[in-house]
Amino acid sequence: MARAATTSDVFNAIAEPQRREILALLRAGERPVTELAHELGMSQPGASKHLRVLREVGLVRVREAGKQRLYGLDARGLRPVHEWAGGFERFWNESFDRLDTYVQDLKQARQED
Amino acid sequence: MARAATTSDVFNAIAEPQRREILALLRAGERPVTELAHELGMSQPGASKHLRVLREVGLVRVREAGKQRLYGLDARGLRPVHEWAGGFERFWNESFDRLDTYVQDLKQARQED
DNA sequence: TTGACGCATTCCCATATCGGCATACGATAG
DNA sequence: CTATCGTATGCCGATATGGGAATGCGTCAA
Repeated sequence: MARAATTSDVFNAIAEPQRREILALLRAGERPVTELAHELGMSQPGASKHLRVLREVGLVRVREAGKQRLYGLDARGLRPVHEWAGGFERFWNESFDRLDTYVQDLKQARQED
Repeated sequence: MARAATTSDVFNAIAEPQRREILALLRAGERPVTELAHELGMSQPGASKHLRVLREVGLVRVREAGKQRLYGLDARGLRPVHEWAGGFERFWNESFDRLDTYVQDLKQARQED
């Protein structure tokens, strides 16, 4: 078995830096492929490929506009990512200087719930 | 070129479902490798490999405890992920029923710059 | 219709997985 | 010292990847 297909889920899709950059750019609005490619310093086929991945996981949508295809952001798929990471918030706020005692306390706290 | 090494950054590390499961388990406290492997239904070498990746991106740390090695969570590295995704919050809160018009407005706004 | 333009797809390569299996390694028990 | 337990690592195979180059294809302009 190899790595799961990047097109299989959002976490894989956003694992690639250039795809995150595309998403960031699209926050400012729709853009045609060539413009994205140029702004990110990648080839047109390269941009198309990344956009395809983003499309397949639903982070991006296309709209036909004559010769061009305008890609737009659909960030709803990022919400699960945000929530997943947020589930660890209380942990990164803790002091890790004494991880051992920290974990002990946590166990204790959980038992008191 | 292939995909960047998964050990290169946190986004890649958490792209793998089993690694996310490991992190989830570790929220309850430190655990030795074998226990993790058993709880996740994976082989010991498998667990060790995933733990290595998590270690290399700093999401996990080890503590020697006699024969065992206790792995503990260090969620600080997940904060950037949370914040990155959070940067899109206002977008997933938008109504996408009228995405077209929404984007139109946005595009228009860009042209007026 | 023909040509130019914008984009997607395909093929190829070098690489990085992930999983299984065997094995090496460090620490402890006897 | 030696056997054993708990882990880490090495090697293999099957697969997915990202990038480059070439190409297919639909749309619009002349």
